[in-house]
Amino acid sequence: MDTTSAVLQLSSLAQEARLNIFRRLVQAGANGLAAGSIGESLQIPASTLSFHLKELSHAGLVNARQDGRFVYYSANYATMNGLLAFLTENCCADAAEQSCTPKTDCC
Amino acid sequence: MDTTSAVLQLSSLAQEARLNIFRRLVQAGANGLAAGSIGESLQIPASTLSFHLKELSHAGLVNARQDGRFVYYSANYATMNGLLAFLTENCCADAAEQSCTPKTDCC
DNA sequence: GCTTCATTTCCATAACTATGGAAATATAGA
DNA sequence: TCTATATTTCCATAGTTATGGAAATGAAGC
Repeated sequence: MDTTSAVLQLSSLAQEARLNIFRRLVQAGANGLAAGSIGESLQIPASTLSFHLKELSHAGLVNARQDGRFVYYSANYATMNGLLAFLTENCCADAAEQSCTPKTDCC
Repeated sequence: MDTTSAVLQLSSLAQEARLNIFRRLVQAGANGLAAGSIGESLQIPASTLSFHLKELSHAGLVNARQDGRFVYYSANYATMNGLLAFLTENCCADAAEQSCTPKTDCC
């Protein structure tokens, strides 16, 4: 992963509304949630929500799937794992002997 | 960790210059680097660098230590690990059965 | 084709963030 | 104290991001 992608993905998550949306989608699992249902549960107006979903989608952190009149959004675990791997390497590389132990196992 | 801290830490890293600074400090290890030496190696003007270091420091991702006329900055591994743990939980919680396996072991 | 409902785009506005030169501050040594 | 060097603060400017209402688009059923 290049730093440009990492920055894009980090910026996507570095915003309260978007981080909440992403967490909600992770909870929801592979089927995801319709846009309207995200907006309802997080109390975000449709146009604002659409803006944030586009950001997340552009960063590759969520996938969109149209189903009739609904658009289902779901978390893209591969991208998230790629980001975690990047951060882990940037945290730990050349610093193995430092106090650099994870608080939890990854997954 | 609360989402407010996570957002603050993510925002700090979600910027090309700051991500590079942080990577540089991780490479440098526990002794860290003087501000001027970071600026020189990354070609960042002093005032801009100072601004970014303050952001990272405010998020708790770097520590500052004054030594004579120099200020040594170093990566705060504990904060970074906390962030990784938060993201890992938010990536994997309630989704154990999804295709959510890390690309590498954490550290 | 008309209606209904879901979502996105458009747009103006407000708020925040990044940049870097110049001046200020701080420290060490002569 | 004077000087040199390191870093930060101040400040103006430019650029980016977030917000949400109104209008537009799209999809399904009658």
